[in-house]
Amino acid sequence: MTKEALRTFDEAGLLDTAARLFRQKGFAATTLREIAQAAGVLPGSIHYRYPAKEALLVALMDRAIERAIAAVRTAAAQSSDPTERVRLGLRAHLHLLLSGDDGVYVLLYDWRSLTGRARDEIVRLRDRYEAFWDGMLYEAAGAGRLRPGVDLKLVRLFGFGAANWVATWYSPDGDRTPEQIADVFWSYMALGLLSDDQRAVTPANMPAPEPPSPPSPSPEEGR
Amino acid sequence: MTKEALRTFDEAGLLDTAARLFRQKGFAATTLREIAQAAGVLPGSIHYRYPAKEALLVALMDRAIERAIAAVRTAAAQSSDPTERVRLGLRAHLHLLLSGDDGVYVLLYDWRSLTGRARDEIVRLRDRYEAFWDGMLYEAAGAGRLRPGVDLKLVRLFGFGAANWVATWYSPDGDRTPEQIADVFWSYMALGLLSDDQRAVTPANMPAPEPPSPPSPSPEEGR
DNA sequence: CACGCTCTTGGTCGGATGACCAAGGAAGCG
DNA sequence: CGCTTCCTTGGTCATCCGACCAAGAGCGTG
Repeated sequence: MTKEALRTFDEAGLLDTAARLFRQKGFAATTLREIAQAAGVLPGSIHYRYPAKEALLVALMDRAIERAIAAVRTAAAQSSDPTERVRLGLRAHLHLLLSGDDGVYVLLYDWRSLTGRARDEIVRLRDRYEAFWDGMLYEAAGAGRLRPGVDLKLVRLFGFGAANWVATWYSPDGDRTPEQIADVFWSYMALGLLSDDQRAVTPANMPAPEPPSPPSPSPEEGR
Repeated sequence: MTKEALRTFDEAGLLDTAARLFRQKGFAATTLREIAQAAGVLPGSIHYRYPAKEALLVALMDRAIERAIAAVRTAAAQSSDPTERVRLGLRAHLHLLLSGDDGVYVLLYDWRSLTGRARDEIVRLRDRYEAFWDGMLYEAAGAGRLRPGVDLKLVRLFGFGAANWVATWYSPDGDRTPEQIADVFWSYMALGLLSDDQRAVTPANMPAPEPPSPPSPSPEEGR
């Protein structure tokens, strides 16, 4: 019996509970007493581990982003085809977001609640995740799979937007699984919505072709 | 001088201020005293008009959604071409979201803060906006502009996601205007990302073709 | 068994919050 | 000029929050 196994305190369960409540009501509207009661511990016990409420949020987001990176990396490793890797990564991202991990949702939608250095730290982690995606897209573009002139960073941002927004409308009772949603989105994004006879006649508003730029190591400007 | 003009109280300014603060810190983390001070009134004066903090949020969201509907309707009316109408609507939506109206942002990202009947009311208004978009997409599909088998509701949801997410990363200092972003998104969505020689060989994962269904009057399931 | 360490218990504390209100203008009307 | 209506003022009030802590329980170890 190791020392680790002796810890009766369910730290993961506490974070799960907190994530669920934060998702339901938002960070600011959730009290420590609520979390403690829902998790079956006393408020003081939370304070012993996390000196402030914000630390709880950071720990929860940290865990969520590590999970996301691991899940997408594992999924993408299933194939060596650049475009297929993107599709598999998208599936994994949506599966994690929609199938139970409230932490990912909180990470995406509640990070306004962070302040100062805590925010910086999470942003840094999130940038790592985004850089990982940029790398996959860059490979696909480099392999000639993508239309010339496509802005990879915008593609990633649009894709993240559409995918992350699914969490606001997805229902487990619906008639599509997260994976199906991912595949449909991927097919729309890959092939476009216009029918073949319309593709030629429509003014594309496509920006001038530019060679795909390598994923930039610099963080997003602004934000 | 009408009675209306005599009202010295700047109700619109109050809502603007509240929207700005809600956007910055979230609804729950913003206090009535903060809003009052930033708007240059006393807390009691807010209470006179809005019996509860939530009523302020509802009023603000109500105004935002009316603005959004009006802006998109006006923009789309500039053209009678179904696909062009969609593009113009997208431009208007993004312009409103990115160029100053914090209320739209709050509407999109802070509606978890609403409870009970207040939430129902906003959802009802939001459904109207979505139905308007569904109508435009239905027209485009009916005119044969869209690939057969495209699920219009999913297209709207994906589009909303990508567009609304822009608010989380857009910076006025960036090198693209909201309109340019809208056009790029539209071109990617319309034509797809894959290069022409890849379109045929890629497994599309496209769902079986189905006739475009008319926009359903029923509200979203779930949520 | 007794020591020592980790973690829990049950409570306190200052401060802030949303809601509320009695009293007092200020403007327009008759 | 006095009345009425509308709105502001300046404050109160009960409640609740996050943070904190002294005391002690639990438990493996020596």
